[in-house]
Amino acid sequence: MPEKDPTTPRERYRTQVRAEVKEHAWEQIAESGASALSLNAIAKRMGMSGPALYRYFAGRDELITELIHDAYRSLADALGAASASGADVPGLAHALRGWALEDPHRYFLVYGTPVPGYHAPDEITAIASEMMALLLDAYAALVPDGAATPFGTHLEEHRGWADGHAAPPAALHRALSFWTRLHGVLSLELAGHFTGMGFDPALLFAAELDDLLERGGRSTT
Amino acid sequence: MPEKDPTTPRERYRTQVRAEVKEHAWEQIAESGASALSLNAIAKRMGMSGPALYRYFAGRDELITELIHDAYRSLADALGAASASGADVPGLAHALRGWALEDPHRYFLVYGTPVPGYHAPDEITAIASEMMALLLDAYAALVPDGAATPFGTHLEEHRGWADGHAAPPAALHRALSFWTRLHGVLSLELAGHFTGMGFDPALLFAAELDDLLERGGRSTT
DNA sequence: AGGTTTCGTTAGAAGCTATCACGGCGCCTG
DNA sequence: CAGGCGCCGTGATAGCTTCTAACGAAACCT
Repeated sequence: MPEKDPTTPRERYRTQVRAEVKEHAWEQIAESGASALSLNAIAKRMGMSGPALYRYFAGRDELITELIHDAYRSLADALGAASASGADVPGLAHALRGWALEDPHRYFLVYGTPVPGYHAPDEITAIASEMMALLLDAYAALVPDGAATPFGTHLEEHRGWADGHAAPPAALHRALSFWTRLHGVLSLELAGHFTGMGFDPALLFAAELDDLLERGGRSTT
Repeated sequence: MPEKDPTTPRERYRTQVRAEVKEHAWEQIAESGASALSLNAIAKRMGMSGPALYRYFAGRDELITELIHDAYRSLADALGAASASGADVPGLAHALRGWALEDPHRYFLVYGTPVPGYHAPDEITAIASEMMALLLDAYAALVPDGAATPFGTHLEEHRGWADGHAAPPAALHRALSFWTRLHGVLSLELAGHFTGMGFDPALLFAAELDDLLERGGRSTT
């Protein structure tokens, strides 16, 4: 017999339905993208009629916001798992690319074209800085101390986003480059801008990663 | 008195209306993004009723496709103008950033989240390779011959996208890095992922550009 | 067992894309 | 210059969407 559960049956049912809605939402996004996500279609696929879903989500916007949150959480978990099993900088890069290729639409939910009115809630910026902390950890273990670049000194005066992390400015700079460069390659690859060009995007990604390492990680001699 | 014009009055009227529709579309995109673009709203703003626009555009998709085309054209022209007035690699980078900041939504129309079913027509890939040619020109004038990177040799076997350009493989590699890295910074900046972090995105862009140059352009001693 | 809360329904308003049939104006030609 | 062909804009209509409102029924808690 089940242990005493502080959650009422109604609550459990509610969260279960919400999860099922999200599941259908992800399927629909995977086939047609987030812009084509339809509450009506989800409801019909679940065997109930349109407005029923408004008992569970305030509207389309709230559902999408929650999907974005879950996507962020999923990415942070993927990077966290890699980091926990001892991944270094290239390990994190590999985890990032794996996560991106696993579901391109999910990647674009996080890093794609922003919705005009949307402003990220604190919960999401917290996840973002959680990922940044992972990256800074990996770079702090790698960077010697770093010749101060002009941008590095600028960062030293604006390191609030590092959230008290003790990484040297050179590591901050490297982490930012890691982020922007790999996003650059991944974004263009997933958006299909490389299709028809013939070369292997994986090799371009690897080349960018090599460049990132050659430049920032010469301390582990 | 006007010179003899091979275009009939009807044709002129037609192209004029089409241009006006696009103008309103750009305004609407600038305030609410491309996903919120509404033929109906445009028609009303122009003082005519909904279905009238279907005389000028087959549908919403055709209008958006044409806006994307115009955006590509605009970017290629911006880069072309810079190139024509003697801009080198950093000059092209500056032109790119200027164009991007001028209208972020237009940037995302080109490089943002792709629409699921959409496949770029030949006309657009032609513009893309036109821009790539500009970039390759600038790099060919800069790169010595380049120590062959592994990815460089891979590119040598898959250089179809360079469209017969005589640039050495190192230049191809550098041009690709230019593209992906600057897109990485710009994309994250325009999407607002740097807001609240405190540092100046322009300096990060400049730092990435410096890195791009330091590595690829040491021939101009 | 009764009362309250929550669920799912149908109905409806407002918006959108897109198609159709119709009337009228404008352009080109005879 | 007048006739006729063709294009333009309209209203009506179908079908889709989000989202609100009111109602009945079911399930939960006391």
